[in-house]
Amino acid sequence: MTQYTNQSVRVRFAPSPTGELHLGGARTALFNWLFARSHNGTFLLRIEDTDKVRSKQNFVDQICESLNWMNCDWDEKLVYQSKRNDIYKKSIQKLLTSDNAYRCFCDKEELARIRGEREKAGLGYTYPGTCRSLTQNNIKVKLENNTLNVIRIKIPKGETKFSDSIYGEITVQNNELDDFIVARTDGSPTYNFTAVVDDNDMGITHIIRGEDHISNTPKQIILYNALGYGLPQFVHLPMILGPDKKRLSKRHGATGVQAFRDQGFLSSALVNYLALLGWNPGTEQELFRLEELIGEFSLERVLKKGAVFDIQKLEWVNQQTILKMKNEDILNSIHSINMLWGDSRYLDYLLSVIELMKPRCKTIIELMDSSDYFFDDPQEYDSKTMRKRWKTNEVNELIIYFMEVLKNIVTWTQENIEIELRKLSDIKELSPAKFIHPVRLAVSGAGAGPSLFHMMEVLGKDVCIRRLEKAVEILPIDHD
RNA sequence: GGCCCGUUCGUCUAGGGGUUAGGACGCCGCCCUCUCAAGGCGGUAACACGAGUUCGAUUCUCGUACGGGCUACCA
Repeated sequence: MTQYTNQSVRVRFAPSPTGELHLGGARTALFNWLFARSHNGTFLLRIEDTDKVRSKQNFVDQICESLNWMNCDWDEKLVYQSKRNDIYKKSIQKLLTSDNAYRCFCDKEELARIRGEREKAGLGYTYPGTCRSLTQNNIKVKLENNTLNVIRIKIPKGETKFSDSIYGEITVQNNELDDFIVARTDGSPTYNFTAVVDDNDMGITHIIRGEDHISNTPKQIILYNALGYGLPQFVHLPMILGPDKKRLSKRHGATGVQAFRDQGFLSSALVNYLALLGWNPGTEQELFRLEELIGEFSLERVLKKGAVFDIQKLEWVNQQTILKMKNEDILNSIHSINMLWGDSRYLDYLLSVIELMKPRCKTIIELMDSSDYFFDDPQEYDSKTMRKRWKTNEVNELIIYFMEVLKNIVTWTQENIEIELRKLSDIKELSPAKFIHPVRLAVSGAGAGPSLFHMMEVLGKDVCIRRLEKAVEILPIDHD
Protein backbone atom coordinates (compact mmCIF):
# COMPACT_ATOMS: atom_id res chain seq x y z
CA MET A 1 0.00 0.00 0.00
CA THR A 2 1.19 3.46 -0.78
CA GLN A 3 2.64 5.43 2.08
CA TYR A 4 1.46 8.98 2.29
CA THR A 5 2.84 9.80 5.67
CA ASN A 6 6.45 10.61 4.89
CA GLN A 7 5.92 13.36 2.43
CA SER A 8 3.08 15.77 2.23
CA VAL A 9 0.73 15.21 -0.64
CA ARG A 10 0.95 17.56 -3.61
CA VAL A 11 -1.37 16.95 -6.52
CA ARG A 12 -2.43 18.91 -9.50
CA PHE A 13 -5.17 19.24 -12.05
CA ALA A 14 -3.74 20.12 -15.44
CA PRO A 15 -6.40 21.02 -17.99
CA SER A 16 -5.61 22.40 -21.39
CA PRO A 17 -7.67 25.52 -22.06
CA THR A 18 -9.01 24.39 -25.39
CA GLY A 19 -12.57 24.10 -24.19
CA GLU A 20 -14.74 24.50 -21.14
CA LEU A 21 -14.39 22.20 -18.15
CA HIS A 22 -16.31 19.05 -18.97
CA LEU A 23 -17.54 16.32 -16.68
CA GLY A 24 -14.51 14.10 -17.13
CA GLY A 25 -12.16 16.90 -16.24
CA ALA A 26 -14.38 17.94 -13.37
CA ARG A 27 -14.26 14.43 -11.93
CA THR A 28 -10.48 14.29 -12.27
CA ALA A 29 -10.19 17.68 -10.60
CA LEU A 30 -12.55 16.61 -7.85
CA PHE A 31 -10.68 13.39 -7.06
CA ASN A 32 -7.40 15.30 -6.96
CA TRP A 33 -8.96 17.88 -4.71
CA LEU A 34 -10.57 15.31 -2.41
CA PHE A 35 -7.31 13.42 -2.16
CA ALA A 36 -5.40 16.58 -1.31
CA ARG A 37 -7.92 17.82 1.22
CA SER A 38 -8.25 14.46 2.91
CA HIS A 39 -4.47 14.31 3.39
CA ASN A 40 -3.93 17.91 4.35
CA GLY A 41 -2.10 18.18 1.08
CA THR A 42 -1.81 20.78 -1.60
CA PHE A 43 -3.95 21.01 -4.71
CA LEU A 44 -2.50 22.90 -7.63
CA LEU A 45 -3.81 24.04 -10.96
CA ARG A 46 -1.65 24.00 -14.05
CA ILE A 47 -2.75 25.33 -17.40
CA GLU A 48 -1.42 23.21 -20.24
CA ASP A 49 -1.42 25.81 -22.97
CA THR A 50 1.47 24.69 -25.12
CA ASP A 51 -0.87 24.39 -28.07
CA LYS A 52 -0.81 28.08 -28.97
CA VAL A 53 -3.47 27.79 -31.61
CA ARG A 54 -6.18 26.05 -29.62
CA SER A 55 -5.55 27.52 -26.17
CA LYS A 56 -7.70 30.47 -25.19
CA GLN A 57 -7.63 32.67 -22.10
CA ASN A 58 -11.41 32.69 -21.85
CA PHE A 59 -11.34 28.93 -21.41
CA VAL A 60 -8.87 29.37 -18.56
CA ASP A 61 -11.33 31.75 -16.96
CA GLN A 62 -14.24 29.37 -17.53
CA ILE A 63 -12.36 26.42 -16.08
CA CYS A 64 -11.45 28.42 -12.99
CA GLU A 65 -15.02 29.60 -12.63
CA SER A 66 -16.31 26.04 -12.86
CA LEU A 67 -13.84 24.79 -10.28
CA ASN A 68 -14.76 27.61 -7.96
CA TRP A 69 -18.41 26.83 -8.43
CA MET A 70 -17.68 23.23 -7.44
CA ASN A 71 -15.81 24.53 -4.40
CA CYS A 72 -12.64 22.86 -5.56
CA ASP A 73 -10.30 25.64 -4.54
CA TRP A 74 -6.65 25.45 -5.44
CA ASP A 75 -3.57 26.44 -3.52
CA GLU A 76 -0.75 28.62 -4.80
CA LYS A 77 -0.59 30.46 -8.09
CA LEU A 78 -1.76 29.04 -11.41
CA VAL A 79 1.09 27.60 -13.42
CA TYR A 80 0.97 28.45 -17.08
CA GLN A 81 3.12 26.25 -19.27
CA SER A 82 3.31 29.00 -21.85
CA LYS A 83 5.34 31.02 -19.37
CA ARG A 84 7.90 28.32 -18.77
CA ASN A 85 9.55 28.09 -22.15
CA ASP A 86 13.04 28.90 -20.93
CA ILE A 87 12.86 26.08 -18.45
CA TYR A 88 11.77 23.58 -21.09
CA LYS A 89 14.54 24.76 -23.41
CA LYS A 90 17.13 24.07 -20.75
CA SER A 91 15.77 20.61 -20.06
CA ILE A 92 15.72 19.78 -23.73
CA GLN A 93 19.32 20.92 -24.00
CA LYS A 94 20.13 18.68 -21.05
CA LEU A 95 18.51 15.75 -22.82
CA LEU A 96 20.53 16.47 -25.93
CA THR A 97 23.90 16.79 -24.20
CA SER A 98 23.29 13.68 -22.11
CA ASP A 99 22.57 11.83 -25.35
CA ASN A 100 19.06 10.93 -24.28
CA ALA A 101 17.60 12.80 -27.21
CA TYR A 102 18.62 13.63 -30.72
CA ARG A 103 17.84 15.95 -33.56
CA CYS A 104 15.70 14.44 -36.29
CA PHE A 105 15.76 16.01 -39.73
CA CYS A 106 13.28 13.66 -41.34
CA ASP A 107 10.63 15.19 -43.52
CA LYS A 108 7.24 15.36 -41.86
CA GLU A 109 5.25 14.48 -44.96
CA GLU A 110 7.55 11.64 -45.83
CA LEU A 111 7.13 10.15 -42.37
CA ALA A 112 3.38 10.54 -42.56
CA ARG A 113 3.39 8.74 -45.89
CA ILE A 114 5.34 5.81 -44.51
CA ARG A 115 3.03 5.61 -41.53
CA GLY A 116 0.01 5.65 -43.80
CA GLU A 117 1.37 2.77 -45.82
CA ARG A 118 2.23 0.71 -42.77
CA GLU A 119 -1.22 1.25 -41.35
CA LYS A 120 -2.87 0.32 -44.60
CA ALA A 121 -0.89 -2.88 -44.57
CA GLY A 122 -2.21 -3.54 -41.08
CA LEU A 123 1.17 -3.05 -39.50
CA GLY A 124 2.21 -1.02 -36.51
CA TYR A 125 4.37 2.00 -36.92
CA THR A 126 7.04 3.59 -34.84
CA TYR A 127 9.58 6.12 -36.00
CA PRO A 128 12.31 4.01 -37.67
CA GLY A 129 15.15 5.88 -35.96
CA THR A 130 16.69 7.18 -39.12
CA CYS A 131 18.33 10.14 -37.40
CA ARG A 132 19.29 8.33 -34.25
CA SER A 133 22.88 7.86 -35.19
CA LEU A 134 23.72 10.85 -37.32
CA THR A 135 27.38 11.91 -37.03
CA GLN A 136 28.22 15.24 -35.44
CA ASN A 137 29.40 16.41 -38.80
CA ASN A 138 26.22 15.37 -40.48
CA ILE A 139 24.19 17.27 -37.94
CA LYS A 140 26.40 20.31 -38.28
CA VAL A 141 25.93 20.44 -42.04
CA LYS A 142 22.17 20.10 -41.81
CA LEU A 143 22.00 22.76 -39.15
CA GLU A 144 24.06 25.08 -41.30
CA ASN A 145 21.66 24.49 -44.16
CA ASN A 146 18.81 25.40 -41.81
CA THR A 147 17.17 22.02 -42.29
CA LEU A 148 14.07 21.85 -40.13
CA ASN A 149 14.46 19.49 -37.23
CA VAL A 150 12.64 18.20 -34.20
CA ILE A 151 14.07 16.70 -31.03
CA ARG A 152 13.23 13.09 -30.31
CA ILE A 153 13.74 11.12 -27.14
CA LYS A 154 15.99 8.11 -27.47
CA ILE A 155 13.91 5.27 -26.08
CA PRO A 156 16.26 2.85 -24.35
CA LYS A 157 16.13 -0.91 -24.75
CA GLY A 158 14.33 -3.05 -22.24
CA GLU A 159 10.99 -2.62 -20.61
CA THR A 160 9.28 -0.06 -18.44
CA LYS A 161 7.12 -0.98 -15.53
CA PHE A 162 5.28 0.93 -12.92
CA SER A 163 2.75 0.31 -10.23
CA ASP A 164 -0.44 2.25 -10.61
CA SER A 165 -2.43 2.89 -7.43
CA ILE A 166 -5.61 1.76 -9.11
CA TYR A 167 -4.58 -0.57 -11.92
CA GLY A 168 -1.61 -2.26 -10.29
CA GLU A 169 1.51 -3.42 -12.10
CA ILE A 170 1.76 -2.36 -15.71
CA THR A 171 4.65 -3.39 -17.93
CA VAL A 172 5.39 -2.21 -21.42
CA GLN A 173 8.17 -3.35 -23.75
CA ASN A 174 10.14 -0.30 -24.77
CA ASN A 175 10.30 -1.42 -28.38
CA GLU A 176 6.56 -0.77 -28.50
CA LEU A 177 7.34 2.84 -27.84
CA ASP A 178 8.22 5.43 -30.41
CA ASP A 179 11.17 7.81 -30.29
CA PHE A 180 8.53 10.44 -29.76
CA ILE A 181 9.05 14.14 -30.34
CA VAL A 182 9.80 16.30 -27.32
CA ALA A 183 10.36 19.55 -29.22
CA ARG A 184 8.81 20.65 -32.47
CA THR A 185 10.56 22.31 -35.40
CA ASP A 186 9.84 25.69 -33.83
CA GLY A 187 11.52 24.50 -30.64
CA SER A 188 8.29 24.34 -28.63
CA PRO A 189 8.00 21.39 -26.27
CA THR A 190 5.26 18.74 -26.45
CA TYR A 191 2.88 17.42 -23.85
CA ASN A 192 4.66 14.35 -22.52
CA PHE A 193 7.79 16.39 -21.99
CA THR A 194 6.28 19.47 -20.35
CA ALA A 195 4.13 17.36 -18.08
CA VAL A 196 7.18 15.59 -16.73
CA VAL A 197 9.25 18.74 -16.25
CA ASP A 198 6.39 20.55 -14.54
CA ASP A 199 5.28 17.72 -12.33
CA ASN A 200 8.83 17.44 -11.14
CA ASP A 201 9.32 21.18 -10.64
CA MET A 202 6.02 21.50 -8.86
CA GLY A 203 6.92 18.68 -6.52
CA ILE A 204 3.87 16.62 -7.46
CA THR A 205 3.73 13.44 -5.39
CA HIS A 206 0.69 11.77 -6.95
CA ILE A 207 -0.29 12.12 -10.54
CA ILE A 208 -4.02 11.58 -10.57
CA ARG A 209 -5.45 11.69 -14.07
CA GLY A 210 -7.65 9.86 -16.52
CA GLU A 211 -7.06 6.32 -17.65
CA ASP A 212 -6.45 7.59 -21.15
CA HIS A 213 -3.01 8.55 -19.88
CA ILE A 214 -1.93 5.05 -18.91
CA SER A 215 -0.24 4.57 -22.24
CA ASN A 216 1.58 7.90 -21.88
CA THR A 217 3.00 6.87 -18.54
CA PRO A 218 5.84 4.62 -19.77
CA LYS A 219 6.97 7.37 -22.12
CA GLN A 220 6.97 9.83 -19.27
CA ILE A 221 8.82 7.46 -16.98
CA ILE A 222 11.57 7.21 -19.57
CA LEU A 223 11.76 11.00 -19.50
CA TYR A 224 11.87 11.07 -15.71
CA ASN A 225 14.80 8.69 -15.89
CA ALA A 226 16.54 10.58 -18.66
CA LEU A 227 16.24 13.82 -16.71
CA GLY A 228 17.33 12.19 -13.48
CA TYR A 229 14.05 12.87 -11.68
CA GLY A 230 12.50 10.72 -8.99
CA LEU A 231 9.18 9.11 -9.89
CA PRO A 232 5.84 10.23 -8.49
CA GLN A 233 3.04 7.81 -7.72
CA PHE A 234 0.80 7.27 -10.73
CA VAL A 235 -2.93 7.07 -10.19
CA HIS A 236 -5.20 6.52 -13.15
CA LEU A 237 -8.92 7.05 -12.88
CA PRO A 238 -11.47 5.14 -14.97
CA MET A 239 -13.24 7.09 -17.68
CA ILE A 240 -16.70 8.57 -17.53
CA LEU A 241 -18.66 7.14 -20.43
CA GLY A 242 -21.69 8.10 -22.44
CA PRO A 243 -24.64 5.73 -22.86
CA ASP A 244 -22.82 4.18 -25.82
CA LYS A 245 -19.94 3.29 -23.44
CA LYS A 246 -17.57 5.54 -25.27
CA ARG A 247 -15.70 8.23 -23.42
CA LEU A 248 -18.05 11.10 -22.61
CA SER A 249 -17.73 13.94 -25.08
CA LYS A 250 -19.60 16.74 -26.80
CA ARG A 251 -21.23 14.11 -28.96
CA HIS A 252 -23.25 13.14 -25.91
CA GLY A 253 -24.75 16.59 -25.60
CA ALA A 254 -24.03 19.31 -23.11
CA THR A 255 -21.31 18.00 -20.88
CA GLY A 256 -19.76 21.25 -19.69
CA VAL A 257 -19.96 21.91 -15.98
CA GLN A 258 -21.48 25.31 -16.60
CA ALA A 259 -24.25 23.78 -18.67
CA PHE A 260 -25.25 21.75 -15.63
CA ARG A 261 -25.27 24.84 -13.49
CA ASP A 262 -27.43 26.59 -16.07
CA GLN A 263 -29.81 23.64 -16.16
CA GLY A 264 -30.46 24.07 -12.47
CA PHE A 265 -28.15 21.54 -10.91
CA LEU A 266 -26.54 22.48 -7.63
CA SER A 267 -22.82 22.24 -7.36
CA SER A 268 -23.00 20.11 -4.23
CA ALA A 269 -25.26 17.66 -6.07
CA LEU A 270 -23.04 17.48 -9.13
CA VAL A 271 -20.00 16.97 -6.93
CA ASN A 272 -21.84 14.32 -4.94
CA TYR A 273 -22.85 12.47 -8.07
CA LEU A 274 -19.45 12.77 -9.72
CA ALA A 275 -17.79 11.36 -6.62
CA LEU A 276 -19.98 8.28 -6.96
CA LEU A 277 -18.77 7.63 -10.47
CA GLY A 278 -15.96 5.15 -10.04
CA TRP A 279 -15.78 5.45 -6.28
CA ASN A 280 -17.88 4.34 -3.36
CA PRO A 281 -17.36 4.59 0.37
CA GLY A 282 -17.96 0.91 1.08
CA THR A 283 -21.12 1.76 2.97
CA GLU A 284 -24.57 2.26 1.59
CA GLN A 285 -24.45 6.01 1.94
CA GLU A 286 -24.98 7.83 -1.33
CA LEU A 287 -25.74 11.35 -0.29
CA PHE A 288 -22.80 13.34 0.98
CA ARG A 289 -21.96 16.84 1.94
CA LEU A 290 -18.61 18.03 0.67
CA GLU A 291 -16.99 17.68 4.10
CA GLU A 292 -18.28 14.14 4.35
CA LEU A 293 -16.71 13.31 1.02
CA ILE A 294 -13.37 14.62 2.21
CA GLY A 295 -13.67 12.41 5.25
CA GLU A 296 -14.68 9.30 3.35
CA PHE A 297 -12.67 9.55 0.16
CA SER A 298 -9.85 7.14 -0.48
CA LEU A 299 -8.03 6.03 -3.59
CA GLU A 300 -8.25 2.43 -2.40
CA ARG A 301 -11.94 2.40 -3.18
CA VAL A 302 -11.65 3.73 -6.71
CA LEU A 303 -12.77 1.26 -9.34
CA LYS A 304 -11.02 0.26 -12.56
CA LYS A 305 -14.12 0.12 -14.66
CA GLY A 306 -15.45 3.03 -16.68
CA ALA A 307 -18.78 4.41 -15.48
CA VAL A 308 -21.69 5.46 -17.66
CA PHE A 309 -22.99 8.90 -16.81
CA ASP A 310 -26.65 8.66 -15.83
CA ILE A 311 -28.55 11.92 -15.88
CA GLN A 312 -31.53 10.39 -14.06
CA LYS A 313 -29.46 9.53 -11.05
CA LEU A 314 -27.91 12.98 -11.08
CA GLU A 315 -31.43 14.40 -11.09
CA TRP A 316 -32.31 12.29 -8.10
CA VAL A 317 -29.21 13.41 -6.22
CA ASN A 318 -30.06 16.99 -7.13
CA GLN A 319 -33.62 16.61 -5.90
CA GLN A 320 -32.43 15.07 -2.65
CA THR A 321 -29.96 17.88 -2.24
CA ILE A 322 -32.66 20.50 -2.78
CA LEU A 323 -34.89 18.74 -0.29
CA LYS A 324 -32.25 18.95 2.40
CA MET A 325 -31.19 22.51 1.73
CA LYS A 326 -32.33 25.47 3.74
CA ASN A 327 -34.82 27.60 1.82
CA GLU A 328 -32.50 30.59 2.12
CA ASP A 329 -29.72 28.63 0.43
CA ILE A 330 -32.02 27.50 -2.35
CA LEU A 331 -32.98 31.12 -2.90
CA ASN A 332 -29.32 32.06 -3.14
CA SER A 333 -28.74 29.34 -5.71
CA ILE A 334 -31.71 30.52 -7.71
CA HIS A 335 -30.47 34.08 -7.60
CA SER A 336 -27.05 32.98 -8.74
CA ILE A 337 -28.56 31.94 -12.04
CA ASN A 338 -31.40 34.47 -12.17
CA MET A 339 -30.98 37.56 -10.04
CA LEU A 340 -34.41 38.83 -10.95
CA TRP A 341 -36.41 35.86 -9.73
CA GLY A 342 -39.19 37.07 -7.49
CA ASP A 343 -37.62 40.48 -7.08
CA SER A 344 -40.96 42.18 -6.61
CA ARG A 345 -41.73 40.12 -3.52
CA TYR A 346 -40.72 40.02 0.08
CA LEU A 347 -38.21 37.50 1.26
CA ASP A 348 -40.76 35.62 3.36
CA TYR A 349 -43.01 35.17 0.38
CA LEU A 350 -40.19 33.75 -1.72
CA LEU A 351 -39.18 31.39 1.06
CA SER A 352 -42.74 30.15 1.33
CA VAL A 353 -42.88 29.51 -2.40
CA ILE A 354 -39.65 27.53 -2.18
CA GLU A 355 -40.90 25.57 0.79
CA LEU A 356 -43.99 24.57 -1.16
CA MET A 357 -42.24 23.74 -4.40
CA LYS A 358 -39.01 22.13 -3.33
CA PRO A 359 -40.26 18.56 -3.01
CA ARG A 360 -41.73 18.92 -6.48
CA CYS A 361 -38.73 19.59 -8.64
CA LYS A 362 -35.54 17.95 -9.71
CA THR A 363 -33.71 21.14 -10.54
CA ILE A 364 -33.96 24.73 -9.46
CA ILE A 365 -34.83 25.68 -13.01
CA GLU A 366 -37.82 23.40 -12.70
CA LEU A 367 -38.63 25.07 -9.41
CA MET A 368 -38.61 28.50 -11.02
CA ASP A 369 -40.58 27.37 -14.04
CA SER A 370 -43.26 25.67 -12.02
CA SER A 371 -43.74 28.56 -9.62
CA ASP A 372 -44.82 31.14 -12.16
CA TYR A 373 -48.32 31.34 -10.75
CA PHE A 374 -47.01 32.56 -7.44
CA PHE A 375 -46.03 35.76 -9.21
CA ASP A 376 -48.52 36.21 -12.03
CA ASP A 377 -52.14 35.30 -12.54
CA PRO A 378 -52.48 32.27 -14.78
CA GLN A 379 -52.86 33.24 -18.42
CA GLU A 380 -54.23 29.88 -19.41
CA TYR A 381 -55.55 26.74 -17.80
CA ASP A 382 -54.26 23.24 -18.14
CA SER A 383 -56.53 21.82 -20.81
CA LYS A 384 -56.63 18.26 -19.55
CA THR A 385 -57.64 19.42 -16.09
CA MET A 386 -60.13 21.81 -17.57
CA ARG A 387 -61.87 19.04 -19.44
CA LYS A 388 -61.86 16.79 -16.43
CA ARG A 389 -62.62 19.18 -13.58
CA TRP A 390 -64.49 22.12 -15.09
CA LYS A 391 -66.76 20.68 -17.72
CA THR A 392 -70.01 22.52 -17.09
CA ASN A 393 -71.54 25.65 -15.68
CA GLU A 394 -72.49 23.77 -12.55
CA VAL A 395 -68.91 24.18 -11.50
CA ASN A 396 -69.23 27.93 -11.83
CA GLU A 397 -72.10 27.92 -9.39
CA LEU A 398 -70.11 25.95 -6.85
CA ILE A 399 -67.14 28.24 -7.18
CA ILE A 400 -69.33 31.30 -6.73
CA TYR A 401 -70.66 29.84 -3.48
CA PHE A 402 -67.13 29.10 -2.38
CA MET A 403 -65.97 32.61 -3.17
CA GLU A 404 -68.66 34.05 -0.95
CA VAL A 405 -67.45 31.86 1.87
CA LEU A 406 -63.86 32.85 1.27
CA LYS A 407 -64.68 36.53 1.37
CA ASN A 408 -65.92 36.07 4.89
CA ILE A 409 -62.79 34.46 6.18
CA VAL A 410 -61.13 36.84 8.60
CA THR A 411 -57.92 35.01 9.36
CA TRP A 412 -56.54 33.75 6.07
CA THR A 413 -54.83 30.52 7.02
CA GLN A 414 -54.74 27.17 5.33
CA GLU A 415 -56.65 25.65 8.25
CA ASN A 416 -59.51 28.11 7.96
CA ILE A 417 -59.69 27.79 4.19
CA GLU A 418 -59.85 24.03 4.47
CA ILE A 419 -62.51 24.14 7.19
CA GLU A 420 -64.71 26.40 5.09
CA LEU A 421 -64.29 24.32 1.98
CA ARG A 422 -65.16 21.10 3.75
CA LYS A 423 -68.11 22.73 5.43
CA LEU A 424 -69.41 23.85 2.08
CA SER A 425 -68.93 20.47 0.48
CA ASP A 426 -70.92 18.95 3.34
CA ILE A 427 -73.74 21.41 2.79
CA LYS A 428 -73.80 20.74 -0.91
CA GLU A 429 -73.43 17.02 -0.28
CA LEU A 430 -70.52 16.83 -2.62
CA SER A 431 -67.06 15.46 -2.13
CA PRO A 432 -64.46 18.08 -1.28
CA ALA A 433 -62.67 17.09 -4.47
CA LYS A 434 -65.49 18.66 -6.47
CA PHE A 435 -64.33 22.00 -5.10
CA ILE A 436 -60.65 21.41 -4.64
CA HIS A 437 -59.75 20.59 -8.21
CA PRO A 438 -61.53 23.44 -9.95
CA VAL A 439 -60.25 25.85 -7.34
CA ARG A 440 -56.69 24.73 -7.92
CA LEU A 441 -57.19 25.14 -11.62
CA ALA A 442 -58.58 28.64 -11.18
CA VAL A 443 -55.95 29.75 -8.72
CA SER A 444 -52.88 28.21 -10.33
CA GLY A 445 -53.88 27.30 -13.87
CA ALA A 446 -52.39 23.90 -13.20
CA GLY A 447 -53.83 20.49 -12.53
CA ALA A 448 -51.20 19.52 -10.04
CA GLY A 449 -49.15 21.21 -7.40
CA PRO A 450 -48.77 21.76 -3.69
CA SER A 451 -51.54 21.39 -1.16
CA LEU A 452 -54.31 23.69 -2.31
CA PHE A 453 -54.93 25.23 1.08
CA HIS A 454 -51.33 25.93 1.78
CA MET A 455 -50.96 27.39 -1.67
CA MET A 456 -53.95 29.66 -1.15
CA GLU A 457 -52.62 30.84 2.16
CA VAL A 458 -49.34 31.84 0.54
CA LEU A 459 -51.02 33.51 -2.42
CA GLY A 460 -53.24 35.59 -0.18
CA LYS A 461 -56.92 36.29 -0.06
CA ASP A 462 -57.15 39.04 -2.67
CA VAL A 463 -55.18 37.13 -5.25
CA CYS A 464 -57.24 33.98 -4.77
CA ILE A 465 -60.55 35.77 -5.08
CA ARG A 466 -59.38 37.70 -8.10
CA ARG A 467 -58.29 34.54 -9.85
CA LEU A 468 -61.46 32.69 -8.95
CA GLU A 469 -63.57 35.53 -10.33
CA LYS A 470 -61.66 35.50 -13.56
CA ALA A 471 -61.97 31.74 -13.93
CA VAL A 472 -65.69 31.88 -13.37
CA GLU A 473 -65.91 34.42 -16.19
CA ILE A 474 -64.06 32.43 -18.81
CA LEU A 475 -64.57 28.79 -17.84
CA PRO A 476 -65.76 26.39 -19.02
CA ILE A 477 -64.26 26.71 -22.48
CA ASP A 478 -65.91 24.76 -25.24
CA HIS A 479 -63.77 22.21 -26.97
CA ASP A 480 -64.77 20.09 -29.80
C1' G B 1 -3.20 -4.21 -36.95
C1' G B 2 -0.01 -3.63 -32.32
C1' C B 3 0.22 -2.42 -27.14
C1' C B 4 -2.38 -1.41 -22.55
C1' C B 5 -6.86 -1.71 -19.63
C1' G B 6 -11.57 -3.52 -18.35
C1' U B 7 -16.27 -7.07 -17.96
C1' U B 8 -21.93 -8.38 -11.15
C1' C B 9 -29.31 -6.19 -12.58
C1' G B 10 -30.80 -1.24 -18.28
C1' U B 11 -27.40 2.30 -15.22
C1' C B 12 -24.21 3.40 -10.60
C1' U B 13 -22.40 -0.25 -7.35
C1' A B 14 -21.58 -3.99 -2.61
C1' G B 15 -19.63 -8.61 -2.07
C1' G B 16 -16.05 -12.41 -2.60
C1' G B 17 -14.17 -19.96 -2.68
C1' G B 18 -20.00 -22.39 0.24
C1' U B 19 -24.77 -15.78 0.26
C1' U B 20 -32.17 -16.52 -0.84
C1' A B 21 -25.73 -12.50 -4.83
C1' G B 22 -27.01 -6.80 -0.98
C1' G B 23 -28.03 -1.39 -1.86
C1' A B 24 -29.18 2.92 -5.12
C1' C B 25 -31.30 5.22 -9.78
C1' G B 26 -35.01 3.93 -13.32
C1' C B 27 -39.44 1.16 -14.25
C1' C B 28 -44.04 -1.34 -12.21
C1' G B 29 -47.58 -2.07 -8.11
C1' C B 30 -49.56 -0.84 -3.26
C1' C B 31 -50.03 2.61 0.95
C1' C B 32 -50.48 7.77 2.34
C1' U B 33 -53.55 11.57 -0.05
C1' C B 34 -57.25 17.31 -2.49
C1' U B 35 -53.84 16.61 -7.29
C1' C B 36 -48.60 16.29 -8.27
C1' A B 37 -44.43 15.38 -5.73
C1' A B 38 -41.97 13.79 -1.33
C1' G B 39 -42.24 9.60 2.05
C1' G B 40 -43.29 4.25 3.32
C1' C B 41 -43.82 -0.84 1.61
C1' G B 42 -43.27 -4.49 -2.21
C1' G B 43 -41.91 -6.21 -7.21
C1' U B 44 -38.80 -6.48 -11.87
C1' A B 45 -33.76 -7.39 -13.11
C1' A B 46 -27.04 -9.26 -12.93
C1' C B 47 -22.03 -12.52 -11.77
C1' A B 48 -19.99 -12.42 -20.65
C1' C B 49 -18.41 -17.42 -22.31
C1' G B 50 -15.07 -21.85 -22.08
C1' A B 51 -11.48 -24.58 -19.70
C1' G B 52 -8.42 -25.42 -15.30
C1' U B 53 -7.53 -25.38 -9.69
C1' U B 54 -10.94 -27.11 -5.81
C1' C B 55 -15.19 -31.25 -2.21
C1' G B 56 -17.20 -26.59 -4.07
C1' A B 57 -16.27 -21.28 -8.17
C1' U B 58 -19.61 -15.42 -9.52
C1' U B 59 -15.10 -14.92 -6.52
C1' C B 60 -8.41 -17.74 -8.04
C1' U B 61 -5.62 -19.04 -13.03
C1' C B 62 -5.53 -19.35 -18.26
C1' G B 63 -7.92 -18.68 -22.78
C1' U B 64 -12.06 -16.73 -25.96
C1' A B 65 -15.54 -13.05 -26.88
C1' C B 66 -17.01 -8.25 -26.26
C1' G B 67 -16.06 -3.13 -24.80
C1' G B 68 -12.72 0.93 -24.04
C1' G B 69 -7.99 3.69 -24.26
C1' C B 70 -3.40 4.75 -26.78
C1' U B 71 -0.80 4.25 -31.28
C1' A B 72 0.19 13.07 -33.80
C1' C B 73 5.37 18.29 -34.77
C1' C B 74 -3.06 17.52 -29.56
C1' A B 75 -3.16 17.51 -24.51
